[in-house]
Amino acid sequence: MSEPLPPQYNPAETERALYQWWQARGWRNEPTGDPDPYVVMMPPPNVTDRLHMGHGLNLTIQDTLIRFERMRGRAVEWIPGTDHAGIATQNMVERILGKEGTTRFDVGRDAFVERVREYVRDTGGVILQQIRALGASCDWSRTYYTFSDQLSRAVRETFVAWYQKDLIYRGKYIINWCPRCLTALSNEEAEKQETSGTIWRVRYPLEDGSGAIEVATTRPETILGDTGVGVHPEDPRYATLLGKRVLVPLTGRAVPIVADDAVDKEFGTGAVKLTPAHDPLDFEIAARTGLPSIDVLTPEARMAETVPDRFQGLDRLEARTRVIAELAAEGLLVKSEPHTHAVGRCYRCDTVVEPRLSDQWFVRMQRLAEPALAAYRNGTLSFVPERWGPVYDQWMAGIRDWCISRQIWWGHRIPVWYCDGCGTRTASVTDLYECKGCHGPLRQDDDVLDTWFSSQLVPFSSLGWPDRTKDLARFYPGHVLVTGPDIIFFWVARMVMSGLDCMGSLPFTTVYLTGIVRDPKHQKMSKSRGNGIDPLAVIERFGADALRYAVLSGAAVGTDVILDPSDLETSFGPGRNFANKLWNAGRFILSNLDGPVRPLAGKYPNVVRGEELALADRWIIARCDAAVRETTQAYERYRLNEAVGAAYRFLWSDLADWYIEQVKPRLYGDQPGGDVARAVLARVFDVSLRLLHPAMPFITETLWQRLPGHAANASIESGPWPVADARAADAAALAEFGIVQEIVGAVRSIRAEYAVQPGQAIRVSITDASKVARRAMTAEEGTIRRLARASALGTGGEGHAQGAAHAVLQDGTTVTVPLGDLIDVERECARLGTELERLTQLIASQQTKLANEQFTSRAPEAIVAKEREKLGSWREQAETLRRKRAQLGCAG
RNA sequence: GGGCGAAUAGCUCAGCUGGUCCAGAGCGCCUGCCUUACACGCAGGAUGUCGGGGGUUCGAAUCCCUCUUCGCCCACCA
Repeated sequence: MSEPLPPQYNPAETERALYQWWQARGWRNEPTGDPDPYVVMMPPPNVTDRLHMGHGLNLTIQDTLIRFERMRGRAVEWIPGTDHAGIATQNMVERILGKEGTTRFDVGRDAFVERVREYVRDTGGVILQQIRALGASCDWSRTYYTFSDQLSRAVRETFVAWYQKDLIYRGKYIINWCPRCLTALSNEEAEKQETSGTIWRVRYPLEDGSGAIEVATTRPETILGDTGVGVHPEDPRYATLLGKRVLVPLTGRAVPIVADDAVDKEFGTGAVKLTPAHDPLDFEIAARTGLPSIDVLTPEARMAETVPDRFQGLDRLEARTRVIAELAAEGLLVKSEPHTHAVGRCYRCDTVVEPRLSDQWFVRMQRLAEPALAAYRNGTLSFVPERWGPVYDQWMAGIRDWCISRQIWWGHRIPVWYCDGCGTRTASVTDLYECKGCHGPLRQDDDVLDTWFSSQLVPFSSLGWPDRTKDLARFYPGHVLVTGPDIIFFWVARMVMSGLDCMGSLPFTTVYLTGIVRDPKHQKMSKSRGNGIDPLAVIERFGADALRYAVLSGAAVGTDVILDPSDLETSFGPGRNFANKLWNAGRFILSNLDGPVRPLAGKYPNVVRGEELALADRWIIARCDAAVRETTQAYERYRLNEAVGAAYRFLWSDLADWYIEQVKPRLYGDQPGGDVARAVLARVFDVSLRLLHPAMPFITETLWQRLPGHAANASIESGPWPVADARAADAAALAEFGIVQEIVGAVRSIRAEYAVQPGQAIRVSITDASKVARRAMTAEEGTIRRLARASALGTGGEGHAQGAAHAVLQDGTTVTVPLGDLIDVERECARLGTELERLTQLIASQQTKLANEQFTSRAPEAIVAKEREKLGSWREQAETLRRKRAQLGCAG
């Protein structure tokens, strides 16, 4: 019915076309009639991003969850989008301008913004294309962009609403300034890094010449901006100095010694130099004590005109060296010592940020945070894994105001207009041109908003908010948010707050935090470290399914995923191999389904009735049902690695290694049961493909398409998902076929041990067979013989004791393989002896355990019974071993 | 300075609510096989004081304490 399949699966050949087919056909995304669609918002990559492994992990997890829910018949909606990424994107275009020998300032604001727009038009969206390569089944018809007209409207709407509610204010505070990006940053954007540096002790002479006071600093250049020295009000050392003045070194400026509780008596000398323009604590103290502030830095972090001539224009670090030298020359440098402290760095360019006094816009967070914190504390918002909850809690509880203005040009311009004529200020959703009061011209604020201001609105702005659209009604709120823990504060927390404020409800109820992709040295993968893996290269070489398998099987809930960039084979080979295993199992099964497959009676998926089922059939059906149960539960609990593992083991270990092997003669020969075997194969393979489809969509769809019996243009992705069925449970079949496996294993072991030629047939005798073993032998004699390569399988063991190898199964059933001259009696004695010894020890400790009244009285009934049973079976095994050894005439 | 996480086979990791999943997988390693679905495979095999030390318990890789070593996050000690 179909052309022969090649023995190796070639993903490159099929994936792209398959994705197109899916798209053309349309995901079953449209939530028709489902009052509770499963909605997932894709974290928007930056427009200029290219796919990296972090995306690979994140998108795979989302797509797997989405496909699982979709197959279960739930309406799903997975919305993709991109982020205009203010600073990051602007930086890229500025770099290009740099190569052209110009700057954004040369080009001018409007032209520059146009230039970025063009750049984004050309290169942006590449990642959206690349996401397809992973197989992501998202709803492309609703793709959003955080800088589109629609989302810009939402941004303004939110800004104005918050401005009017007094949640947004403008003020002069110490912010983190990036001298490279030339903009203010939020606290979250200034990444604190432990850095080893130096701390200097400097002497400030008292103005009246009566002595000096020593202070410590890690940034000596800021001395030039000192406007005071602070001490603790109750510090006896300085009580008499309060109110006196000191001379700031190198400037000759006389500044007061002030008292403030915030000064730590224990640290250093207990006196602190105060530079209100460049330190948050100093700023606060200055505000309380009325000290002025002197800004000594230019935006580029060079020394400003406020410092003595000889320092002006120097870079902050040059200035530092110079200041130290001069202090030393003047004898004011007391000492310097190594010191490690946290230094902030720009999260976009890694430049050391400078705390700097400046006029910025802030969001007052307290009121927004309260309900967001409550949502977590009362359990309506939960984290997977749970341990991230406290992280969120701690941040929310200690929340600080959010600096949202950026002195860059690429982004949502702050919707505030100033009238220079009458000095008024107006926030407005629409552009304003004329002052209502004095009818003078208006000027819009120069700054743009933090890019996260627009990202935080995505759960509803992407659905049409502030309009009350149909989409908004159907898709808000969503369910699970899948993202990395590194953006809990940037994004997750803020979506929660804005969602609660703007929409009145949580944007999602579960936050699934993925791990981070690292290399074997546990270093985060990044381009800058050069330890990245290009997912597209992996997809090309191993296939998207192999990539997905690798990240899923490596991603237990909340653990990092380790991949080795220098050994792609080890990282992605197993996934490819598994796909190939599936391919070949499929090839085998399909090639045997040529004729019409008589559909099995019974309810989907597993139960077969009214057929003559072989033991192996009952066994695989029971195993299949267990796999369905296990896989489903694992997916439901976000344990994707376990879900994939369960399906993997069923397909490979049960179906391929045993069932397919068992079934071969029934298919090839004229032996009975061929039809049943075909039907069972078709069914359990169909189930396997379904179980694996969320994780490995391409290969499963490719094979499923070739299975007979489904409607034209049907896709596996539409489900249904296999349902576990209690009627498939078959403990007897599991036990009996288990014995078959044990016998075959025992014989194979013996063959290997005694180096029996692979082609040489041997005879196998079973003695002391348990009831279960006898049934197993009757039912699957042919299977045992074939897989063990036994010419005969008998139940008498007479006369074989000498010159035979033995194995005793758990239930005491003994497998005897007469090998004549091949047997070395001593060796066989030793083999059995070792086994016996192990058992004897087990029995001894088991007896102790069961003799312990503490155990028998306190442990649950069932456990005790189980333990008794174990002891019994071990005794039986040991007994048989002893008898065998006696027959062999073993010593001891 | 706080908080969190991790330490299990040579490597990368599973092991969920303490009791057979006599501690598992993949990769690597050793032995033998191109057995007509698959050498991206098949069969067999070796390797673990479950980081150290204490404790709780009838019973601990699993719970508690402590130590050691890594990693991460938060923090206005200049």
